[in-house]
Amino acid sequence: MEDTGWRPVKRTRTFEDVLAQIERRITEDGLTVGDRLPAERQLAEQLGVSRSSVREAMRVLETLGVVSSQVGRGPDAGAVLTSRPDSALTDLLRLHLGLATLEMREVIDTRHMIEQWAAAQAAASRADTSALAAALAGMDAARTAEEFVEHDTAFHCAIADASGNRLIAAIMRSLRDSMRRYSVEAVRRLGDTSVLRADHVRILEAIERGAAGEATRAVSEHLAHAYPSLFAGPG
Amino acid sequence: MEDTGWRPVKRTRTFEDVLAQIERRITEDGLTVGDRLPAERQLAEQLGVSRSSVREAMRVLETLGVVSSQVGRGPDAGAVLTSRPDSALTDLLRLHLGLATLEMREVIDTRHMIEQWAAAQAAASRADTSALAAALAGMDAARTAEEFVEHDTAFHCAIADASGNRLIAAIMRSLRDSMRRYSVEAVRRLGDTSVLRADHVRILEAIERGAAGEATRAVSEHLAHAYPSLFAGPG
DNA sequence: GACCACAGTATGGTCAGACCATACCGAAGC
DNA sequence: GCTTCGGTATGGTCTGACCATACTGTGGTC
Repeated sequence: MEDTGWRPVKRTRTFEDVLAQIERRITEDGLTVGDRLPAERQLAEQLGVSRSSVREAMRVLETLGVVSSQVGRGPDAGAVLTSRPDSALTDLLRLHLGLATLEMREVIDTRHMIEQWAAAQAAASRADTSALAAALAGMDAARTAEEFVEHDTAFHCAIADASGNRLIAAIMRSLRDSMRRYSVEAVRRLGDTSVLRADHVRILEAIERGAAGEATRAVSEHLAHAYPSLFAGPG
Repeated sequence: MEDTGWRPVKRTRTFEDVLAQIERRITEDGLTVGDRLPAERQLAEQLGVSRSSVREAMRVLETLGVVSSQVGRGPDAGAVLTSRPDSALTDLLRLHLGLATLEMREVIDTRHMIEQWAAAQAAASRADTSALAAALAGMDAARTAEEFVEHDTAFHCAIADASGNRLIAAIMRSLRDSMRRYSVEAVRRLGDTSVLRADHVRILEAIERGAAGEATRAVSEHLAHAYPSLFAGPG
């Protein structure tokens, strides 16, 4: 069984070729968010492929949160370049959680890591904290666990936003989306949310004071309070 | 302009419906990696939709790294459930970097965060370090910057693997993929890689000793050595 | 001149049916 | 037992058609 030096020819499906050409146009022509791609029929003709292949490429781009298609006519119709990495990441996580390729534990650990980092960054850069305060007020006014989690999510995503890193913020948002149901259950089990409130205030104040280390610690302890089962367990 | 309580009906495209049904089957029937989905024609008939719609749904699932399609006949043909979140994340990052929605700085900061965390986890759990040692040997034998970066990537991904968190590991792999070209350039600019080697040895030893704090510090300083422009710059 | 109703049209969404290349399966022949 | 070769199920692609949508422009009305 000698190595002949031959390698299998990479099979390129038509829609992958279309994809590659669109991507090339994006990078080379410097297309940016808001720009429109040619209409499907037009693109198909220009590339010499069928409309089906163009459509399959569009589905991929849409899945990755790079384009958004609108029917009808006019300036807003057609395929427009967008930037929605959040929903793509959310879909990714949800499906892989469903496939049992990922476990909730891994998602929460990742969230823990991100949130500590983001809180420290936000504190260090003295970021704007008005969104945090608004979310805090929303939690105080919440009447159900779902509502509470809604504003809690806003609070924690605002921390990620405040870090100034859009990639981190997008990952954070999709992580929270994936664990929404889990979080609601955790809040219900907890019953009393006053401990969480105190934690939130502590985090907010640490960020406002610019105390990065304290912000990190506060986040860590907050997560231990919110998900005690994951931190106290034997494993 | 009063709120009538009416909300626009969410337009559901056929392929989205197909997608939802497939996802439901995955979660409810407990389908897992290696299981096969029905053939496209069969699925189309069962769902009462056209094959095009089924195919568009397949493209989405394939993009998200959940299924893999093989032509031909036999046990391996057709749409098989897989788990490749890495390539999906890589595509996501590459496209959004191309769209200038993300900057390399954000990618590298994210990598910095992940790697510190992963090194600490690996040290704390006394993870197996044989992959790290192998990558180190590979770097020593490398004759070009590309080869060096290849094994360097393997080294750093092995740290993420050693953390035991598959989500973190997948993110790490896609981050490295996205910055490959950037890394090669950085190594070329650096010229001498002996500093990097010393850093790697220090990281490896810290993990082997179970010294989490030292591992974190070692990673941090290593990144400062590898990308001096991002850490010394004026802001 | 301002406004409104309506036909025209470009867009994505969907469908049906055909053909191709691939790769396994199995029977026929050696 | 082995090889050969046709059968067949699979995804990949193409064509052409029709639908729903939503803007555009025209022409009429006041």
